[in-house]
Amino acid sequence: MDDLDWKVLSLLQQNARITYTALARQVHLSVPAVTERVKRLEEDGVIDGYVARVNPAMAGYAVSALVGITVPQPAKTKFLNFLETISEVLECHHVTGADSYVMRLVATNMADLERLIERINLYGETRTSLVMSTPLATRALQRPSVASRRSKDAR
Amino acid sequence: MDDLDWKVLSLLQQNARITYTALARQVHLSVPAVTERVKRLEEDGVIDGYVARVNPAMAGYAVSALVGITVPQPAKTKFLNFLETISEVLECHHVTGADSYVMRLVATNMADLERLIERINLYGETRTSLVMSTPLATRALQRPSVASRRSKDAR
DNA sequence: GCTGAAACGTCGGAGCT
DNA sequence: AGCTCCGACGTTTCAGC
Repeated sequence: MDDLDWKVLSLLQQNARITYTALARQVHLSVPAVTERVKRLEEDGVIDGYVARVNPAMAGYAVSALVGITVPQPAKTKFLNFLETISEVLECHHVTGADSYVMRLVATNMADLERLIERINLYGETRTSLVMSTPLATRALQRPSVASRRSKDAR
Repeated sequence: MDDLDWKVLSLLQQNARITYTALARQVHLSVPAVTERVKRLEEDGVIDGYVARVNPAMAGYAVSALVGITVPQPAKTKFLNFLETISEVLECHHVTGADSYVMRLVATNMADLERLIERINLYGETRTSLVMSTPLATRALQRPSVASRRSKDAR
C-alpha cells in the first residue's frame, strides 16, 4: 500500500465507474500497471466492492432512522436471521455499550416506520432517533496520517 | 420508477462497474435504452454516485466507533466546519433525541481513537460505542413493498 | 513495470415500430 | 419510449518484453 495505491483508492472512491485508462492517466502509470494494482487491491480485500449510492428520499423512502437495540445474548443469532429478512435495515453494527446493535433503516413514511420498529422490538428494547439530515454521507477513506501510523509501524 | 428501473438500480448497487452492455443483457433491453435510463436516474438524483467500498481494517484502521454528541444549537455550524477537517469521521447524521449528531469514525488504534474523541469532545458531551463487528454493511435499497406504498400513492 | 494489436464496449446519429 | 444499424472512437485484455 504505497502512495499510488492510495491515489487509486481515492479516485475509485470518488467515482467507481472511472475507466482504467483515465485512472492510469491520473496516476501516471500505464493501463496494465494500474489494472494490476486494482486487481490486487480487490483480491486483498482492501476494495470490498463497487456500489451505486441510491438516495433513499428520491427512491420513495421519506424517513431514515437510527435504531439501537439491546438483545439478550441467546437471542442474537435469531435476531440476525430476522434482520436478513427486513430489507429496510440498510446497515447494522454490533457494538459495545448499552445497545447490542445499532442499525440504520429507512421507511416510506412514519406509519411504515412504526410498523417496522414494532417488529424489531420483539427482540429487545429499542431506542430510535430520526435522521433529520446527513451532513456527511460516507466520506472516502484516506491514508492514515503519519502521526497515527507512527504508533504501530514506522515504515 | 418502474420495475426495470429497480432492476437496474439493483444491479448497479451490486456492482457499480458493470458495463452498459451487461446491464442491457440482464434487463432484456437494448444498450441505448438502458443507458438512457441510467442517465435519467443520475440526473434525477436517484443515483447519488458510484463509490468503491474500502475495508477500513484492511487499510490500516483497526478500530471503528459510533459516537453520539450533544452540541448546543449556536455551536452547530462551527462543529460541522470542524468535522470537515477530520477525515476519520466517515459519516455524520443530524438526529432527534439526546444526541445532536451520530457519527461513524475510524482510527488506526485505541490511542488514536482517544485523541480523536478528545478533540471532538470540545464541542459537546460524547457517547462512544466501539464497533465489534458489522453483520450488515450497507445493503442495497430495494423497491418499497406494495404494503408500504399503499399508504401514499397506489400507482 | 512497458508496448502493441485484437476484441470488446461506448456513444453519436438516422430512420423505424 | 423503445429498437436496430452503423461508424468512429475509447477501453480492456492478453500476448511478449
